[in-house]
Order: sequence, then C-alpha cells, then structure tokens
Amino acid sequence: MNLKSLSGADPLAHDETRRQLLEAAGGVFAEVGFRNATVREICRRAGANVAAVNYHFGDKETLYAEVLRHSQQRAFEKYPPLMGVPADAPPEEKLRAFVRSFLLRIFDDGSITWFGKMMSREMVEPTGALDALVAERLQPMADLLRGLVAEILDCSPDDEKVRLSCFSVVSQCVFYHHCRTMITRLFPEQRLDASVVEQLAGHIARFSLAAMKHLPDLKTPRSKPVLAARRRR
Amino acid sequence: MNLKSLSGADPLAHDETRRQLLEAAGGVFAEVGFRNATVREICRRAGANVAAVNYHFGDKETLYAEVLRHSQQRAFEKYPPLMGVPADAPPEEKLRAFVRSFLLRIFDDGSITWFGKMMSREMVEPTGALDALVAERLQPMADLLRGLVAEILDCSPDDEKVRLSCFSVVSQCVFYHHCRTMITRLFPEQRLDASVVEQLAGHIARFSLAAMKHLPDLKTPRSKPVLAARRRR
Amino acid sequence: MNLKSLSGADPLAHDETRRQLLEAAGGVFAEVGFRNATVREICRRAGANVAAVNYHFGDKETLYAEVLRHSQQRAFEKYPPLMGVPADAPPEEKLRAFVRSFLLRIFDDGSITWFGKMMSREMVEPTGALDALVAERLQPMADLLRGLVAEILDCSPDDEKVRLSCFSVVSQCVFYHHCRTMITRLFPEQRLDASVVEQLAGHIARFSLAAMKHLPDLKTPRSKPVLAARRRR
Amino acid sequence: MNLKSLSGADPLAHDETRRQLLEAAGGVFAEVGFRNATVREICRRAGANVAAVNYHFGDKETLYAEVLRHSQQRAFEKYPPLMGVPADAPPEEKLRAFVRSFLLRIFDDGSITWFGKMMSREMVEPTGALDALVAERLQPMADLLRGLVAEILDCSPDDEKVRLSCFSVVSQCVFYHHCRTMITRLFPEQRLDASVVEQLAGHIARFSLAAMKHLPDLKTPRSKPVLAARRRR
DNA sequence: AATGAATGAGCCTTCATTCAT
DNA sequence: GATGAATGAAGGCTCATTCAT
Repeated sequence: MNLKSLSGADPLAHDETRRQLLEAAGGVFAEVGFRNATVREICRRAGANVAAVNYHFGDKETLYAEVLRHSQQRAFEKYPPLMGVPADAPPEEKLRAFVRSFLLRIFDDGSITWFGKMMSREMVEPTGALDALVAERLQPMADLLRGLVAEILDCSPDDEKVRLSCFSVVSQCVFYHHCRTMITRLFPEQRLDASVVEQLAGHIARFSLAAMKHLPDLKTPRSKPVLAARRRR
Repeated sequence: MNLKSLSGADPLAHDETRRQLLEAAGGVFAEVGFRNATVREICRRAGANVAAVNYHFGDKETLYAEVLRHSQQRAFEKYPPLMGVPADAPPEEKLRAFVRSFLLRIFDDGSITWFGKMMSREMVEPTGALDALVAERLQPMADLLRGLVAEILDCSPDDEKVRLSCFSVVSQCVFYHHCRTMITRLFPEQRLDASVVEQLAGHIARFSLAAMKHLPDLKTPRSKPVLAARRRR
Repeated sequence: MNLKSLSGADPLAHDETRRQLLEAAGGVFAEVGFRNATVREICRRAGANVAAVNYHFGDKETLYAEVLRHSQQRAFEKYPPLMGVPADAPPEEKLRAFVRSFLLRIFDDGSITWFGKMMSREMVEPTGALDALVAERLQPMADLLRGLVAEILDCSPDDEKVRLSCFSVVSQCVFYHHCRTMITRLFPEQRLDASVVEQLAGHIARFSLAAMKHLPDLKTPRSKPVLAARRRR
Repeated sequence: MNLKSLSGADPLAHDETRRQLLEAAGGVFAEVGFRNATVREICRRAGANVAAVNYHFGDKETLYAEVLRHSQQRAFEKYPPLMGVPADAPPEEKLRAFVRSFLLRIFDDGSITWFGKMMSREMVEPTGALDALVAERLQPMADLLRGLVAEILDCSPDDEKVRLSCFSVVSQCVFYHHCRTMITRLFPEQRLDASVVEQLAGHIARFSLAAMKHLPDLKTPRSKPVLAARRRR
C-alpha cells in the first residue's frame, strides 16, 4: 500500500475517480435513462474529464451495466428478500418480509433508489444489461416467491393460480415506482417516501394474504362464455 | 397520384397526410419512445416529407401530444371503463368490467396498444402531454374506481383503505404492460396476448374481490407495533 | 425541369452541392489520404455544412468510394488503355499506347490526378473500395497487357516470362506516382509534369520493347550459379 | 522481474525498454503506418508504460524517425547495395547484385521488412524523417546506380538516357512492395516471399540488361514528331 | 528513473429544425 | 400548401500528451 509511490501515479486516485463516476452515473441514468444521459454530464458531476468514462469503463454502455450491477448488489445486500426472517417461519410471515424488503429497496433514500429507477426503465426499454441481472438475481427471487405462494395456496408451484398470484403480489410492489408519477397526480394525498413503507407493505401483505386465503376454487378458469356454459354442467 | 398538388390547395390531401403522420408516429413512439423516435423515420413511414412533422404539428413534441390524445380517445371509445355494464349492476360486477376493459386496452391488437405502450413510457419519463390526459380522462377513471371500491369495502371514498385497495387493483392491471419484458423472461410459460385477457381479468377480479371482502379490520394499519404484537404470540 | 419550383427545394442545388463535395473530397483524399482527411475540411472546401457529407453520402467511407469510382471513370474515359489505336495495329504499337495512356492518367492536370494519388494510397493501405475497382477496371487492363506481352514474346499468356514482363512494364509506369517524392529529391533535374509524358512514355516503351525482343531464353531461371554457368557458355 | 526499479536507477533496464520500444514500434509502423499507429499499442507490445514513448523519445514523431533510421541501418548492414561483389567486377554483375540486394531488403523475413514497408509509406506520405535518410543513404545509392548504368550504356552519367534507365531499373524493384496488394489481387498465382527473390532478381537483371544493350539510339527523344518519324520507317 | 491516471482537442456522426422555392 | 436541401448543435469516442508521484 505504501509501495504505490514507487510506481508512479496513485492507484487510490484511480479507484476514487472510478467510484465518483459510478456515483454520478447512477444519478444521471436514474434521472434520465440510458439514452438521454450524456457522458459529458456524468463526467461533469464526477468532476472528471470528458474522456474519463472511456478511460475507466471503455464506453457508456459498459458504465451503465456496471452501475446497474453495482446498485443491485448494494440494494440486495442492504435489503435481502426475506429480511432475516428465520427459515422456519410460516410462509405468511416470509411473504410479509418479501413485500417489505421490496418496498424498502424502492423507497430507500440514497443511491439504492437508482436501482429501482433503472429497473423501471429496463422494463420499458431493456438494454443488454438486463439479462445478466435476471439470471443471477431476479430468477432466484421469482422462484422464492413462487415457493411461498404455493405453500400458502397449498398447491403445486406450477399451478396457474400460483403464477397469477405471484404476479398479483409483485405488481402491487413495483407499482410504487413504475407509477409514482401517476400516483402523485391522481392521489396527491398519498405520500411517497421511506416513511410510508410500513403502511404500504402492511396493506399489500394483508390484501394479498386475504385474497389467497379466500380465492374461490375454480375448476376451469378460462374465458367467460365457456365458464357460464361449463358451470351449468 | 398527387397531381392535385399541381393545381393549388387540396384540403383532403392535407388531412390525409396529417392522419398518416399520426398513424406512423403512433407506431414509432410506441416502439422506441419519444426520444429514440426520429422525425425522419416517422415521415418515412407516413410516406411524407422530412419537414411534414414540423409543417403539420409545429414540432416533434406537439406531434407526440397529439398522438397520445388521439390514441387515448380511440382506446376509451372502443373499451369504455365499465364496458356497458348497466348502471344498477352490483359494484362487484362493475369492478370486473373495469378490470377487463383495462386489460383489453392493453392487449388490443392494433393501434390501440400504442396507448398502453406510450403510457408505460409516460410513467417512467413523463412529458408535458401527460397532464392534459390526467385531467380529462384519468382522474374521472380514478374517481370511478374509488367509488366502486368504497362501495365494496363499505366505507368512505376518502378512507386510506380505499385508496390503497385502488392501488392494488390498478397495479395488477398495469403490471402486464409495464413488466411484460420481465414476465416473459421469468415466466416464459405465460402467454401475453389478446387471448389471455379473460384469464387475467378473471384472476385479478377474483383476487381483488376476495381480498376486499376479507381484509382484516385494522385500527392501526401502519407499522411495526402490529408486527411486534404478532411476535409476542 | 421547370416543375422543380412546384416541389419545394431545388434539386439542381442538391446535385451541385454533391458535385462540389466530390470535388473537394477528391482534393483532400488525394492530398492526405482517407484517414487523415477530415469531413470538416472537405465541407469547408465545398462551402458546405459539416453535416453535408453525411447528408449526401451517408458517411465518410461511402464518399471516399464514390470519389474513387468517379475519378477512375473520368480517368479512363479521357485516357482509355489503348488510346484509340486501331484493333489491327501491331502489338508493339498497342503497348506504346498502353504505356502512354498510363502516364497521361498519372500526369493529367486536374481532378484526374486524384485517381493516381488515391490509387497510390490504396496500394499501401487498401480500403474496401479497392476490390470493386479491381474487378471492374483493373483486371481487364491486366488481361489486356498480358495478351500484348504474350504476343510480343510469342508465348503463352500463362508463361512466367509474360507475367514478369508485365510487372516490368507496369512498374516503370506506376513508379512515377509512387515514387514522385523520391525522384524529386534524388534527381531534382527531372521535371515531373504533363510536359514530360511523351519523354517518359517513349523511354518506357523503347526500354521494354528492347528488353522483350532480346530477353535471353532461359531453361532454368533461378539462382546465380546457374547464371554464372550460362555466362561461360 | 523489475524489482531493480525499487533500488534506484538501472541504466540497463533503461536501454532495454528503449530497445523494445524500437522493436515494437517497427512492427506497428510497418503494419499500419505512422498516423494509424497508436502510442498505446506500441507500448503494450513493448510491455512498457503508456508514457514510455514520450519519456524515451519525446514524442511519437521522433520515435518514428528513430525507427526508420534504425531499420535502415540494419537493412543496409545485412544487404549492402553491391552484396560483396568485387570492385573490379564488370558493371553488369554489379547491377545484378544491386537488384538482388534491393529485393532481399524487401523480402527479408523479420524486422528488416519494416524498412521496406515504412519506405513505401514514406513515398506516398513523406514525413520529416525522410530527408535525413535521403542525404545519408539513398543519394549515394542513386549515384552508385547512375554510375553503373552510365558504364553499361557507355555514356555520361548526366545523360537523360542514364537517368531514365535508372528509373526503369529501380522501378522494377520497388514495384514488389509498393504494389504487393495489387499483384496478389491481379496475379494470385505469383508468390511474394523470400523464396522468389532469386527468380525476380534474375528477371529484372536480364530484362534491364537486355533493354540497355539494345536501346535504340535516339537523337530527339521527346514528343510525337519522333513517333511520327519512327512510324515512317 | 519511470509510471499511469487524467486531460482536452478533435473526429465522425445524428437529428430536429429552418427556409427558399 | 408542401417540399427537401441544408444547417448547427450536440453526442460518443479516440489518442497523444502531461504531470504528480
């Protein structure tokens, strides 16, 4: 560590600049998205030269992927999907933890929100960076949820009911960053910051559990005319 | 074909070009978003001149607003929020219709999907065009839903429970276009086209109604005290 | 032609700008080569905007190919390989014409010299544009020369002697643009402009014809010891 | 490997790095030319730091000049213009040696080819480095050739016939690196490596000697009147 | 003596917009 | 009324060079 003076420039400065670029890029990408973000603005915020991005990351796209990876890692380190709930806890409690951690990741103050915002954009306009993320982080999370829901509904994880209920649970969570804009316009009385996480998480968990506990048992869940006809039999 | 242009003005050709620009722009904006869309590509698809957009609409942004307004109008004409359910039908049936019309707007084959796709993008990156849309179309829809949910839950439309339940219902609907990308990656077995509307609408309505019918009655709906209480057991 | 006023901008202006860009680009590419040439400089010389190259040709590379094609065409239209020598003329006379036209192409005052200079650069650092040129123009020329030389040497066009003699003839021609720089440094008394074409062409034709008429007949054309042995005979 | 750098200066390491830079730069300059070569690539190949070029040579251009000087020296040490032919040998034999050494310098496997390739580029796009080279090495070579040719033609070295014949001889040699690209395209059957030196040298010497021995004696060697006159014969 | 992080000028390209016709 | 040639600002990226260490 003290040898650095022997070998020319300061490697710490290198990492520091790199970190500041990641930081600045996180903000810019979250605010305006990949395409709208300019390398110039990122470098300006990082207090670095226009060429810094290319020097440290090769190109804008690689920087983006790095930011996404970085913020995802921090988000899941700080708020793991089950939030420390013991392994033998009942599935209902695990589901509550799942929902809560999801919202905490969305509403966290600070650089972790980048993750949520960048993910929102990835949904609408996926970049190559999404695939790696899906494989290593999102797929396991989806499988976890599927297992919990199957247990609560007491049926196979491959049951259609399970899949659709997973969608119902997750949709209520992601709603708060996908539709933030719309919520504040249509329901100005709804606050949207870290202070409401428990309120929202509580509602989503209660709503979903109540639904799953009392979901009517359908034999043939498809299309109405058919339902009517078949029901008569 | 356009020899008429030789003999002075032709108001029909004028309107026709304008219509084709709207049509072409709808496709392009839905596919790649506002920023990524190029005026050149839109004009090319419309079979019009590069300058046509500026001539007919002033600038790219105005064209965008016009497309949004236009496609919204068509979407709600074809699929009104209550889908012709009689005014004296029970709120549960109205809710089913509401959800179904929502999904039909999303999954409609043809130019109406533009509306859904453009709305997805508006959520993430609102343009000025959103505000007019909210005032004239979305606010009434939100109020309608709020009323239905209040009736089902049997409490005041201003109750927090109502608001959060509205979010729960809507979130399950919008999920299918916001998260389309993610769904197809994580649940490849889930089809996502017009053929699944009844399946999804059925599930969302059942799920939401079951939830609302059995939502536990909380005095203190927020926060940890509740969790703490459970823990004591 | 008079209808143009009906359809907006002036198409003649389009072609004129295009022509000026070709003209300007010819000069710049010939002077400094493809890589060193800047689009800015080309546009500046053409009195056009920086974006003009991209507008008219798509990109720098296409412009380059176009310039090469254009100047090649002009060069061979003005100075065809046989220069109008009658088809039944003796091969010696045709060879003279061939050499003369080659040098005229090199030393022509004006935009045709671009061709020569650009070709010199292509030899050292070929771009993709070269292949098309070879196929459509240079290969026929090579075949023509091969035929002439075979006739003069009175043997098969596939004979090695023919091929090497072709090289000898052509090399003496191309020398004057490949090595112009060196010639003016080492032999400052040698003028190098259009006025010396006849002098040089005369020499090259005489030199080459004398050589071919008296080329010793070799059985085994390799390696010195053999030469030494032959000398003794 | 370089722990010595920890204990102060090491003049050997200094020279070694310098040598490796020259070596690496030779390869790069020969392959892609001065402009296309990047300092980074040269340093990478030399296993040295990005700043090494500037540190050891001041700038890229000086490095280039140094490489040219260096490779020229090696080329002429290994293949001197007369290749050890005795001073009293007949001029014809000296000419053969001259041609052969020229081709050997071009086709040598290894770092000597750099010289040829760099020279090709210098012809087309001379840098400042050329002048020094001309003065100290190329001028003497030109004078040597001029003397040989004058002797063979039996006239004054200042005679135009001598000068033009020098061009004829040299042009046939340089052809094989200037036009390598074109030769392989138009005459794919022609091999171009060290193994063909004797074949080519033999042809060039025979061709040129035959030509010079039988060059017609012209009184007025320029311009068409002569051609007309000849035609009358 | 030697390093490597950082720079800034400059390149090609894209695109919404303008304006004479 | 409508065109399309032309614009200029801006974007991503490259590269020789510098300078503190």
